[in-house]
Amino acid sequence: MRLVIARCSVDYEGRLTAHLPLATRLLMVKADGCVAVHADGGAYKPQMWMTAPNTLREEPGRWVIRNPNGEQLTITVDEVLSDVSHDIGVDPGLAKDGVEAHLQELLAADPTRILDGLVLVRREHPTDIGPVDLLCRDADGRAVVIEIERRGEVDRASRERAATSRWVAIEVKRKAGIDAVEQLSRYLERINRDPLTRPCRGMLVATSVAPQAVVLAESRGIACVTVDYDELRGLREPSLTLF
Amino acid sequence: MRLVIARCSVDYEGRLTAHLPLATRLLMVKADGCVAVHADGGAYKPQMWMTAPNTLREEPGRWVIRNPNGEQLTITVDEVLSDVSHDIGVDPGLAKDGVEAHLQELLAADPTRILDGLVLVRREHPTDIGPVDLLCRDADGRAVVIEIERRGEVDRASRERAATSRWVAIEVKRKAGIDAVEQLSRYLERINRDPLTRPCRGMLVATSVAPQAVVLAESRGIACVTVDYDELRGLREPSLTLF
DNA sequence: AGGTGTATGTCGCAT
DNA sequence: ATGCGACGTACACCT
Repeated sequence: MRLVIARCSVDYEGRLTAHLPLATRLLMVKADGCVAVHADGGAYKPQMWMTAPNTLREEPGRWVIRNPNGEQLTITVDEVLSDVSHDIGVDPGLAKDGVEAHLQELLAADPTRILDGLVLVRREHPTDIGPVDLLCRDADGRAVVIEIERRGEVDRASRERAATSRWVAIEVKRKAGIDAVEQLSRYLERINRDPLTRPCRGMLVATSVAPQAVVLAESRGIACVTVDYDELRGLREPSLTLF
Repeated sequence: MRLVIARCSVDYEGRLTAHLPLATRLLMVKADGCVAVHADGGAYKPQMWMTAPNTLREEPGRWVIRNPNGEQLTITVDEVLSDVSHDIGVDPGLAKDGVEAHLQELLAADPTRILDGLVLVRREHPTDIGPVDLLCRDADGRAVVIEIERRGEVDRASRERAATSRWVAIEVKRKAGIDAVEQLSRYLERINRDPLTRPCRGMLVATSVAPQAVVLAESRGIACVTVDYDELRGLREPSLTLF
């Protein structure tokens, strides 16, 4: 990794046009070739950057970085105050816990956390516009899980069961906003066109839901449920919600 | 700005839990207090970070950074290879051209670029779920809501020019996707509840529109119009589109 | 403080 | 390659 402190002005031309007047900044060149121009503030995002792959041409007083998409970063270097390189080596990588996938796993393992009597039919149930997180059936009707054959015929009995049973499409989010409601609405529209899964209602499950999203959801007949992640993981006793 | 090269392991606890095993990395502390942990690759994004405001407590062999939301970054420092600080000062700031606001300005100044006879009623027309880019009336006096979408993408032609010529003229496409259609649909739903603006149709204006977005838009009676940014700015003569 | 929309978003996964 | 959704998205703007 190369770290240069320099007085410079910078220009970007590509998806938009941008200009940085002359000032002192940090120029960071990583081993993969990506370049970032940092001011001494403004969070972790650089003021300008060029991701790899790119080509850096270093002339006296000017760096020109180009990428295969025709974007270009031009750094006009007025004065170099420091220029050091460090041998860092590859990174072992990042481990994460608590992302949406884990929440979905936990809820798939026990859908009654969402609604009493709920039975999981399928995770990542595919529709022609993308997979819906969970497809379940509620407590009403016979507790027969219908396997949906995407190829071939479904027998008459299953078709009738499907037509009379109530399906629930569940979308799981950590923090749900309006876009989550939109996403679920799109899926519902599709699922309700399929005679096998019609009629189907939707539920939005999240660790928190934005108030406006609740309004939009309820206006579309979509129920919102909040769950506690620690509680789901068994790190905490279920809260005794009385109301 | 303080730049530390160190062998360290890092842990984040907050919105999720994450862990970085022991390795050599760059620790960047900016004047505003934000901290970033960079590997020598993987684009400009740090592997972990803590934005300002926060408090950094530096103990021997351990940095603990906390923010007011209760999130915590713990850097266990095994060995410091370099530790330098630079006085950089405030930055004069970044100037951008070609963002959505500019496209909106140009179209507001002359809505006939979108549709013949179109008259602007109001920019950023407020609804109870957010502002609509442009509210117009068509030649027949009916209301039209316009959603302007920009999403950067450099087109193929400039890519080829960039590859073959020394001088690079960049043409920028601004592409609308399904989310733009959803956004406009939401606004339309609201506006068509208001007797003053009903009936109202929608138009999606962008320098380009994704095929799926066109399909979804047309299925909802939303017309898609593409415009040329350079043409709007007057940098190019209107193309004589014959069809 | 909280919600909404923009971003050169970036990134990863599936088609 | 492209579409699509997640992200500790960050960030500005507005209420």
